[in-house]
Amino acid sequence: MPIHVYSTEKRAKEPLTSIEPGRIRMYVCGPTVYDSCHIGHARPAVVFDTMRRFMEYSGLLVTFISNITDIDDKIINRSRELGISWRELARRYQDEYERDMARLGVLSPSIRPRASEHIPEMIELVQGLVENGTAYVTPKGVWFDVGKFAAYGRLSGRIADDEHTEHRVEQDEEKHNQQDFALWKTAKPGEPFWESPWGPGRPGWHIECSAMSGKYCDFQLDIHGGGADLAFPHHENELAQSEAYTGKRFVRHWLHNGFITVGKDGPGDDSGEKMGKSKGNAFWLHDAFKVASPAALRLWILGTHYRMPLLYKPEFLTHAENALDRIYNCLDELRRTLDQAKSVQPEEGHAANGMGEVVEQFKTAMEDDFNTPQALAALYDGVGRLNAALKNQAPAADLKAAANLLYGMLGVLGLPPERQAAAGSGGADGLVLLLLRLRNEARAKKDFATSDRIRDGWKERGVEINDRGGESTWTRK
RNA sequence: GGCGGCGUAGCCAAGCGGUAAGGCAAUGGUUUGCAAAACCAUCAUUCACCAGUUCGAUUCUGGUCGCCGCCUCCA
Repeated sequence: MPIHVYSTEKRAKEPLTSIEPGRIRMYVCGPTVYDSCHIGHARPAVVFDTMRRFMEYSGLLVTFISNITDIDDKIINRSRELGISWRELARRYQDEYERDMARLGVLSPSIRPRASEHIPEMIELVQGLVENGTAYVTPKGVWFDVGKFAAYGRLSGRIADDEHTEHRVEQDEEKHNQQDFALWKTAKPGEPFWESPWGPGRPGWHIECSAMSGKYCDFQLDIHGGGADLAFPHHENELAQSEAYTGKRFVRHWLHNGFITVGKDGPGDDSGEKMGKSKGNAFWLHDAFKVASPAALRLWILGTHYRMPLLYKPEFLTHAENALDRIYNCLDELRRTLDQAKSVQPEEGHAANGMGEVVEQFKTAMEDDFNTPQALAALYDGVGRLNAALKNQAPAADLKAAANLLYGMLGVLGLPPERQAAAGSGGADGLVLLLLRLRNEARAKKDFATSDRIRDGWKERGVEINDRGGESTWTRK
């Protein structure tokens, strides 16, 4: 069964195809770096990263491009507020974004182009559109004429000349159609600018993604992703510009993720509204990391299909944390068992307890438009089977073969193979190990008062001690 | 006004024509010095509501109610 994806343009699932067999060229709109990220920004990063991981797991070669918008109105305004240059501001928040994403286990893109480093490509593209007649110049800049592109509205299903648009879109008597959008903006005094055939100015927002995907993928993408709010007008405009310029199909599959929402009256309320900085309901990622492990955040996001709305409530992170524990308890036990066994080669065994079937279910789920909730069900099934195999003292080689399959699934989901990495905390603590030894001496003498006191004491400090037969283990919670 | 989406157990969430996956929580049992973990078992006659199509609908069609998003920057 080939991978199927839901196309926003077709409003239906379709088989994933690519220009070049075995290779996927994928572009995902990245952030405008003018402030910190909230968990809403984490969703596209995590879900498209997971898609990429699964495609690579399936043997496809993926070129994953995700841009940084480092020049636009918001950045200019914010840098003025802070009294620093736009370059400095953009650099600061790009660094923060990259750190946050790395913590979430989001792989670095193959290419991470910055808008400000592709101005010549954008000018060339705009020039081409002016020359072929789909763009025109006014004192305010260069505009794309939507009336010259017959397929305008193909992606979003939106019809031009909507009377409601006129009240919302910036009015300008020199524009041919109210929906015409800026390709190039003439610089106002004091604004950053680049020289161009139309005088000093800067690019419009939509043109950058076209220019960069044009440069790195020859204006032909297999997958273009982003948040649902980008479908219109951003992606509709990108499509129009790119196809008007090349005459070739720009994108085969448009994929959009749903929003993270928050209760209107705070996290306790059930009727969610879209999270956003301007709504004042943003839950910043750097705050999220204080209350939840990166892996739990990731598991929570993947617990809902990427196109569905995702309501945020603090307790959901706790649920994810508990579910994660179930996975890592199994992995810990497995590691302990395998450490005691003589060196075994996974090839010597066949995956214990039908783990092979579990992986097939996992793949089937992922192939169906990246159905991560269903894939997770397969993963938990695998955990249960492995636990049973452990309990039944299955041969080490079989356990190892099964474990490798489980690790493969975890890798697709971007969940770390070890608890410590998932929690983002450090390794063994000498003090814990010392007290663990003293406690075991007490237990050997049946001095349970002392042993319980040590266990309770550590529990208060976030370290959980568990006895497994004669030995004891600890985990940081 | 136009376009689109959502409503499944206490909570989260898949399924989308053949009789309700999974997770969290809960309960009973096995195990344990006691716990924890693990294992076994229990946990929706029912999928917002009302009609219709069908041998059969949570899944398709029409309508009603409730919630949300896009149409302006937005993940």
